[in-house]
Amino acid sequence: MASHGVRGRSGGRPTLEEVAARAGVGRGTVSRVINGSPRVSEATRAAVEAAVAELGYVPNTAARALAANRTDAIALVVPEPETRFFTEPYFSDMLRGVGAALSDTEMQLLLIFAGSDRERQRLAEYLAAHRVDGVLLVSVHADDPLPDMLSQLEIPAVISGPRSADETLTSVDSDNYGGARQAVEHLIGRGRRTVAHITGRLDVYGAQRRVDGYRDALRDAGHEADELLIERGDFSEEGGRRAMEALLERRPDLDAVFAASDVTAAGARQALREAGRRIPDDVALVGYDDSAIARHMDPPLTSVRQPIEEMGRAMTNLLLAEVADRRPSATRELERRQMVLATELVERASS
Amino acid sequence: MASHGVRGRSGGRPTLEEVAARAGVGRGTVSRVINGSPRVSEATRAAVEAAVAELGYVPNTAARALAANRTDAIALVVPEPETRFFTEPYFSDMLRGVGAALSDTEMQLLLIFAGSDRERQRLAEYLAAHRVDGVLLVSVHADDPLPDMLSQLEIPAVISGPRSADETLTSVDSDNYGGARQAVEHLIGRGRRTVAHITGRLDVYGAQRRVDGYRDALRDAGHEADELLIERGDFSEEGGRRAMEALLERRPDLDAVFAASDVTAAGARQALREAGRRIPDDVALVGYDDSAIARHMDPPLTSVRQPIEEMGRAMTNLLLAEVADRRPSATRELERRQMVLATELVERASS
DNA sequence: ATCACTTGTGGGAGCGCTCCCACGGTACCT
DNA sequence: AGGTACCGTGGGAGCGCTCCCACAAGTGAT
Repeated sequence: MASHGVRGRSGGRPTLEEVAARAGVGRGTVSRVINGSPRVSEATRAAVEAAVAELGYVPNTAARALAANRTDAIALVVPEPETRFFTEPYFSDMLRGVGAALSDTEMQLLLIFAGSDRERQRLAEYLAAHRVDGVLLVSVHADDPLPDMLSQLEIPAVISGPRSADETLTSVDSDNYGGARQAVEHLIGRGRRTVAHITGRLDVYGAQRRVDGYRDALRDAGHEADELLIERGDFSEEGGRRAMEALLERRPDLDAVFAASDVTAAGARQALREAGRRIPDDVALVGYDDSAIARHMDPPLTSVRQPIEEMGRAMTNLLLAEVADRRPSATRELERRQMVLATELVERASS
Repeated sequence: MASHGVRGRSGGRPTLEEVAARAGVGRGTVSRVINGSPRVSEATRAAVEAAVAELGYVPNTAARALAANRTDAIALVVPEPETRFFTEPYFSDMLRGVGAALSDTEMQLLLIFAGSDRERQRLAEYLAAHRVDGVLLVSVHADDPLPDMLSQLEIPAVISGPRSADETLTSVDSDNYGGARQAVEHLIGRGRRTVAHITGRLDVYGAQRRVDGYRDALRDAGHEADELLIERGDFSEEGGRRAMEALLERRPDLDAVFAASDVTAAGARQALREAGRRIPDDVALVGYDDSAIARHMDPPLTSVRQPIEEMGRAMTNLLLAEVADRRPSATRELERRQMVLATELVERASS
C-alpha cells in the first residue's frame, strides 16, 4: 500500500510517469526531453514541455542520483578553520569565481570546512559515501593526506596550488615564478641595485617558484647572484622581521626587498623602521598577494596580485570537464593538466 | 577504517544486501542496525556491525533519500549578496552556531545565497525540488516572498527575527525589547535625564520592539513620555546623522541618545561632533549590535550585544525538531514557536 | 521489390535503500 | 492446555529515475 504516505494522491509532486501520460508519450521520451537529448522530434519535445509546465514537474534529484550514479554536486573543501575563511579575502574571491563558473550549470556547490580533526573525520566519511561528483581543494598543505584520499577514491579533484612540480592532481595556480620576476624587474627598473628576497615556507611549492623567479630575474638583468641576499621566512610577520634583521646584518647596503607575502613584508617593514631605514627612500619594499594589509600599510605596499577569482573559475571549469569525462566511462585519459594564470603587479608607494 | 578502499570484487561499493549476506542476516535487519533501531538483538547487531566494518560499507545517500523521501540536508538561506555575508560578522557568528548544532548530526548544511534575482530564481527551483528537509532563514526583509513560498511548499522553516508579532513561522529572535530597556536603564542609571531614541526602519519588527522597550523603560523610571525625543532612522549612518540633527534642533537639552544600531550611532556621533557636543561628557551614546565599528569608534561605543551564535544554535535545534516531527506524518501540531534570547549590554566609553 | 541503415519511441530492468507485513519463537496469562 | 501478547527477523514492494534494448517507421541504395 503505502503508495502515498505523507501527501495526498494528487497532492504529491508529479513524476516522470505522470508527465509521460499527460503528454501521451513514454517514460523514456520524457526523460530524453528533460535531459536535452537530441534524439527527440520537435513535436514530441513541445508536447512534453507543455506537460511539464502544466504539471509543474520538477525532477526528483534523489531518484536521478540513484539511477544515474551521480550527485550533480561538487564540494569546495577548505582545510582551514572557519575563522580564516571569513577573515581572508582569498576565500571569498575564490568562492565568487567558483560560483560564477557554476552559475549556468545544474551543479550544486557544497562548502565544506575541514579545519578541525573532527571536521576532517566527517569529510572523510562524506567522500567515502561519494556524496559529491568532484572536489575543489584550496589552500592545501604539503603533507595533507586529502589529495591522496581523493585519488584513491577516484573522485575527480582540482587543487589550487600544486604541491610540487609533478603534482598528480589537475591543478590551477597563479604564476608564482612570473610574479616574482615582475616584482624584481620592477625594483631593478626603478634603479635598485641590491635586491634581497625573504622567502616563504619552502615546503610550499609556490614559495620555491618565487625564489626561482627572483633568481632568474636578477641573473637576466646581469646582476650577479648573491646567496647572502636570500633569507628564509615562513610567510609570517615575525618571520619577515627576523629575516629582515638578518639581511640587514649581512648586507647593510641592500636597497630593495622582495618579500614572499604581504604579511612577511609587514614584518620586514618593522625591522627596517627600527634600523632607521626609510621606505622607499632607503629601501624599496614589494610584497605578494595584494591583500588588504598591502593597501593599509604605511606606506602602502607595492604587491603582486594573484587573480584569485579567475582561478576559482578555472578550477571549476577543469573539474566540470573531468567529471563529465568520467560519465560514461569515457577513454580514461590520465593527461594531467596544470593551468597557470598570470599575476599583476600593483604599484604603490613602497617602491 | 575501511581497509579495502571502495572496490570489491564486484567493482563497486558494497550494498546493504552484501552486508546482509556477509552477516548472515536479512536486508531489513541490516537496515535496522544502520539506522539504530532498538528492535535488534545484541548478537545480531554485533554481527552486522562486524560485516559493515569488514566490507567498509557506507550507506548510499541517494538510495536512502529516494526510499525514505528525505534528504538529510537543511539549507541556510542568506537573502543577501555574498559580499555582505563575508563583511558582516553577523553571518559568520550565525554559521558557527548552526554548525555547532549540526555537528553531532547526520544532517548536512547547505549555504545558499539569494541576493540577486538570478540566485533567487535558482533558490525557488531548488526548494520546489525539495532538495532540503528544512530551511533556516536569516536577515529577511518584511516584504520578502520567501517565507510564504516555504509554507506553501510545506517545507519546515525557522526564521531569525520574526516579521511581526504574529509571525507564522517558527522564529528565534534576540530580545529587542529587553535590549532597548537595558540600554535606556543604563543611561538613566548613569544619571542621564533626557534620553532620546533614533529608531531603525520601522517596517522591521525588531526596530518597533526597540522603540517599545525605550518607551517602557522611560515610563517605568518615572520619566514622562516625550514624542519629541523619538526620531525615525533607517539603520543607516546617514539616517542616524539626519535624525540626530533633527533631535538637537527640537530638544537641545538632551543628554543621552539610544540609537537602534551601531551604524546609526556612528551617524549620530558625527552630528553631535559638528554641533560641538562631547561624548560622553555632554551627550551619552548607546548603540545596538555590538558590531566591529562599536569597538573601533572614538570613543568606543557602548552597545547592546545579541547572542548571534546562540541564535544560530537555537534556530537549528528548532528546525531539526520540526523536521523530525514531520517524519512519519506525526500529529501535525501547528503550534508556532517563538524563541527569544536575552541580550547583553557591553559598556564602553561612550556612556 | 529487397536489404541495410537511421531515427524516434516505448518500456523492462534495475539503482540501493526504507517501509511494512508476515511469521516463527518465547513469555506470560487464563 | 490453549490463548494472547509481544519480540526479532526476513523479504516483498516500491521510491522515481536512467539506461538500454527492442521495435516501428522512414530513407535510400540495390
